[in-house]
Amino acid sequence: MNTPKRYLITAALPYANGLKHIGHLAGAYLPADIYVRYLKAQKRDVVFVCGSDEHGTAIPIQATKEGTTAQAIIDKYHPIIEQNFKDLGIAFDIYHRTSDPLHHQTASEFFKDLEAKGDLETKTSQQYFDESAQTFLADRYIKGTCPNCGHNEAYGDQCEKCGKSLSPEELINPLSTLSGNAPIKKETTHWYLPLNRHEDFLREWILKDHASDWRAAVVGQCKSWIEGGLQARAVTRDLDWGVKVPVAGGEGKVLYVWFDAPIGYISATKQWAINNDKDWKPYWNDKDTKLVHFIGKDNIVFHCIIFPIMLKLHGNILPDNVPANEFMNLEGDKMSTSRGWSIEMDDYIKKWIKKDNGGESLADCLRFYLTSISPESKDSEFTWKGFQESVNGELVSIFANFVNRTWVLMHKLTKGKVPPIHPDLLDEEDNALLNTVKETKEKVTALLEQYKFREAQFEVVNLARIGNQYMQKKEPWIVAKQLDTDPTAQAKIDNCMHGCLQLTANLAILINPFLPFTAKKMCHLMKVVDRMLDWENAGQFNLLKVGYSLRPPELLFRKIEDEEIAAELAELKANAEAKKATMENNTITATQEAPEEKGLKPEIVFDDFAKIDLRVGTIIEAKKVEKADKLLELLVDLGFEKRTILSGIAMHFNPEDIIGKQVTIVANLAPRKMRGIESKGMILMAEDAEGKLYFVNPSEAIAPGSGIS
RNA sequence: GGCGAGGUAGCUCAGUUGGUUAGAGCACAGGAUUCAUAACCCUGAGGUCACGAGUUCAAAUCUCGUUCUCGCUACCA
Repeated sequence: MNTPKRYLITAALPYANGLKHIGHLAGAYLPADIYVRYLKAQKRDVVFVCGSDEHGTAIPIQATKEGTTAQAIIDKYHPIIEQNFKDLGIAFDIYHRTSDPLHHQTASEFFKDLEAKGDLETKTSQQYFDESAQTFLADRYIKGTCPNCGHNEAYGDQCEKCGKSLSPEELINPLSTLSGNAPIKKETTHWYLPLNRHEDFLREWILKDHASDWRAAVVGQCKSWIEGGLQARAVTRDLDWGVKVPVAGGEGKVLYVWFDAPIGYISATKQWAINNDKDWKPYWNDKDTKLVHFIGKDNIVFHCIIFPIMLKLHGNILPDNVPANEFMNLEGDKMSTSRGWSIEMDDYIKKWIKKDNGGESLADCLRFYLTSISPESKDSEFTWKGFQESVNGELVSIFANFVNRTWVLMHKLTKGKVPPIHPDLLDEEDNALLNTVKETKEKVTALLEQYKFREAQFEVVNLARIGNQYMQKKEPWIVAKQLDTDPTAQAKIDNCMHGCLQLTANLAILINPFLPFTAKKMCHLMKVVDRMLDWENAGQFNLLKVGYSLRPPELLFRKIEDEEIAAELAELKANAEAKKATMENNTITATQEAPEEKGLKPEIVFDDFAKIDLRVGTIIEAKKVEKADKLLELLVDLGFEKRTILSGIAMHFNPEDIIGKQVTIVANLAPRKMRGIESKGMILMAEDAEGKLYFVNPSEAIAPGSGIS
């Protein structure tokens, strides 16, 4: 494999609507940072970009809710998130933001370029519109009852209570969050990116070229999308928060956030180039650049399908790999900020790092544990007990303990100096140690190149373990007792301590990408400059000069106490309880307010009503629609004809139980195909507070086809 | 419902193209030791590789079916 000329590494842009938790950290930022630190130690030309994603509908919505502005929200969270990353040692070369004019300009030009080349399509469709506010409603501007869990505050794109993703059409009693009124449907025109045009390219590029070097889950997810038939995807939205659509007809529209956000990687690179007096273009245009996106699995489709298509159309390079991580759960449940079941980076920093008994070493403790359970091939689980065991049992007992006993012995037995080597007394153990160091370097290097961070870190710790074994075999503290009787005793001690010291220097180099604060502290102990940490120095046994005096011992980490763990667990549970109580309160309030708030749809005139042809019908056949959970296919007798009507009531009724029932039919509703079957009409149903459905029918059976008015 | 990923020791995970007795760390048990943050070191126990069938001289690995977990996605005119 030949070495790329330069690297561009991206980590998913965090959404600037709140704090980010350690699941995010473990998913994208930490592995990206490890990779970048490794590349930089290799002296490669690398730029590490990230920044806040500040557009989309969630942010203005939140602003309305909190009685503030969208700008205020992003101005609040952007610096906090940026600082959180710094405190945890995530060393971006640039942490930009998509609200920056440079980004607006970049995204704008990107869109114009694609538009001019004819790579986009326009389409007109019906969307919810708020008449009183005179504006189209993006998904998140519509609220209603969740069809899944009955939560009253579900958004048009997702229910925050049960987590189910929704479309505005699914909501029961949709309401505009702007005016509280029921929205109407209105025509609007948007630009679309026709993904379907690029199917052949994607098949070739992902399913063939990257079938073996990308992670299985990533290729699998892409395959699923490609095989499922790619659709044109809307690039613009009716909204006023975001990058304005820069072409005629785009008034009142902005770029859809999924289109604008990844371009943020490019604008961030531009800003970095400006700050550092460099040229950004080769990083996005030169084939010799290796582009790697670090993301969580929820982002696969954007980074593997959509953004690459955009990049290809725009003439940029494509990602070389997209090492997406699975999810990290917490104490037996999914992490979720809204449910209070998460550990925010900000909280961890305040509680562990910025405390009297904390400090930077506690940042490395978190980095260490997160990497050791990194969800590289399947979902993993963070537990506080696991955190404690990992830190105390491996980081402290194996790694730090080796360094500490080396330092203590060196001060006791070799006067605090690097002792000389006595070649005539070197034995197999000494040679084996040197070989192991070289082997470990090779292993760690190979693993890092393959994005296997968990295993790579394990190998480094294992090297420290081997150091402990080496010392145990040599027993310099025993040899020290024979100084009077054995004339070679001091030489034996010298050789052992020399080996342990050189091993420590190697450990510092190898652990540096994972635990940068620790590596730095080790340099301090060894009285060497950071340059010693260059990767090329690993595998060498002359890093510390003979006769050089080193600093007194100093502990690299402190242990994590049982009480601290218990306190965290208690707090986590209390947090979740509190959030749950708030949620339930909201639900109750919403239900109570319902009569006034969502009572009636806007008034209509008689003529509107008269357009609807209501008829009595009798169900004569009913069966479940295959491959659909909710649909029943009904044959309804309307007297003058028999019709096929589909109804989404399969969860409520058995087909055999409803045959013979009389129902009310909207007989002149435009036909609609669902699951390949055409439905000609609609059956009216009443729904009670629990969501139970009832047929609406005449009090006594009457002739099918009778009109209702 | 469709698709994708996963189910291996109490826990967290490895297992390359099917090939002796299925590995590692933690936790556990026993031993040894004291330079070290009661740390280290040695030894040990612990598995019907989710379940069922099939292909094969040989299956954790390949095929089919079942089941559970996670993710994406479809259906409520």
